[in-house]
Amino acid sequence: MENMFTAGELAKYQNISKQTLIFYDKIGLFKPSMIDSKNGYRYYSAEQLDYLDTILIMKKLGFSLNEIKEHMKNYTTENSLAFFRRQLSVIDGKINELSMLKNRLENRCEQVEKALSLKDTSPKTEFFDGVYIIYENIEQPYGMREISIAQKKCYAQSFKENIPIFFQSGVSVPLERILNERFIEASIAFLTTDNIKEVGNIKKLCLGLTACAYHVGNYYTIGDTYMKLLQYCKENSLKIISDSFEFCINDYITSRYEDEFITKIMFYVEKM
Amino acid sequence: MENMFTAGELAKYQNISKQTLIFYDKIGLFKPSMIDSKNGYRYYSAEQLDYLDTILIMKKLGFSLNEIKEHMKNYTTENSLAFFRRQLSVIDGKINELSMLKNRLENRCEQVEKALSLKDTSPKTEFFDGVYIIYENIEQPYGMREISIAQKKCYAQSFKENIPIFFQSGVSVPLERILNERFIEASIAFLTTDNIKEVGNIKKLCLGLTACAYHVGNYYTIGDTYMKLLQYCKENSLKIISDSFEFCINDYITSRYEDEFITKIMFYVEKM
DNA sequence: GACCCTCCCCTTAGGGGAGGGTC
DNA sequence: GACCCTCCCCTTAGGGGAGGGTC
Repeated sequence: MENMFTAGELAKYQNISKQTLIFYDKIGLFKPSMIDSKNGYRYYSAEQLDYLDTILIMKKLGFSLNEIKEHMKNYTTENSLAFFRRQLSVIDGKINELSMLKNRLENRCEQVEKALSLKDTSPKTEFFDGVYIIYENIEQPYGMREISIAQKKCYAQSFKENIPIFFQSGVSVPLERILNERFIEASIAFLTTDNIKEVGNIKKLCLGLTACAYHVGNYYTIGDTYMKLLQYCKENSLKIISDSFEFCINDYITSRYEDEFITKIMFYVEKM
Repeated sequence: MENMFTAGELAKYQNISKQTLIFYDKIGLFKPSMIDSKNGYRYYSAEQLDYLDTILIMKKLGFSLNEIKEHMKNYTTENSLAFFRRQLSVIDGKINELSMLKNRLENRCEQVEKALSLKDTSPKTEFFDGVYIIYENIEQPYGMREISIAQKKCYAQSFKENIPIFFQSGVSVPLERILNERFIEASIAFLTTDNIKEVGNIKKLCLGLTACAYHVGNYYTIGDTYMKLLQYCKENSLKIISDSFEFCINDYITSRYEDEFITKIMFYVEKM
């Protein structure tokens, strides 16, 4: 047994567990050069070390055991290069995905922080910077269920077409319905998105002067806040020139308590 | 059953599979609001949609089902924020790891490409740019087994201390042994690393004038190439002023065929 | 005919034993 | 006493059926 390693010894040298060696043996990835037929002990030779090294390095480089096994059946300098290059683009893809995720999470965190620090929820005028949205029409009877379905379509599209969204949703309610106190019968559901081209059902909510207010709590009572906002516009001689736009500032994604929900309501206005 | 969705309907709206809903039911993450006791059919209400949405968005944000389940037992705006912030640093860690991996793979690819395009393997002089190495002494009797063990220690340390290595290994053989034709009795094993501080067993191989040659094929015949290099130095009045340094340019990591292996041999020299 | 249900087996890369023999 | 072996169960997030009942 000179120059031979037992499973335990080899595991110690390579900083892996004995289980790993037993497992590699079982799946035929790396077999001991000799097995004692009397007691089943595994013995590995020094010449096998390079092969095991290669396996472990491949693993560090992000390959699966199956890929490694296939590749190592007959690997040459040339096909190793192709193998590595392919892995490089896989890694690039993963980095991109994670960066996008990071972006979304950061955006959401900022939004939530903004919500937490929101003190004054009463109506005011504000110059709106504009934002791109991906939207879907809501079908009759314009209930919660239809809103939900339209929203889902936005999500589905954004994932299919890789449109960078931030999980901030919103709706638009026609002014006429608001004035008739049909506050929750939205006509359009949307998701805000990163700046991209206006195309198909992606468009920009323009910059401009707006009157806005924040509704805190259950969505079904949003009419109260609308009434305040309409009153504010009247008192300040502001002419409403658009449908309303509602943005979820804080919603069921970050809290299970409705009294923590915050919805921003916004109209484009003109000074009379 | 008005306003209720069957498992299949809900799955279609949410772009998930029916299996997923059945699975979420089983693990208690998301249960139907009603189950028909006669036939076991699952029925979901419209009000449940938000909850499912939240789960699916959390999943997109990179949380595990267990994390989601725990978190959603009682989530508020405040603890959601903390939850998200924690996830952000997890994502940062992953991006860092992948970037490091990418770096290593790219480095290796460049090396292999260099090896493939190598035409002239004969001795020449070269101005060496210097490189940082992490090294370990090789123990007696300086055989392959001892080299391997020293190398393993380098790997182990680099992983433990997060030292950026590129899976390029090498050894140093004392000049005196070379002159005595003990070509493969190396005294030091090392890994090249990214520029970092010289500390402990990390040092820099300085820049300077060198004589070098490439050995192609089995390592045990490296003496042939050494002889050529010594001859070259003699003919060109170059005085060897260091031990030899060998770098694996192409090795068992990228090829299983020894005749594809390439080892670069290098001595620091002075013009006489 | 299309849809629903409950099993049940399968996937990755091992980890963690239990129970029993061996250097 | 320390080391080795062979089972065997467990983990993530479902996918893919088979076999049988239901709108």
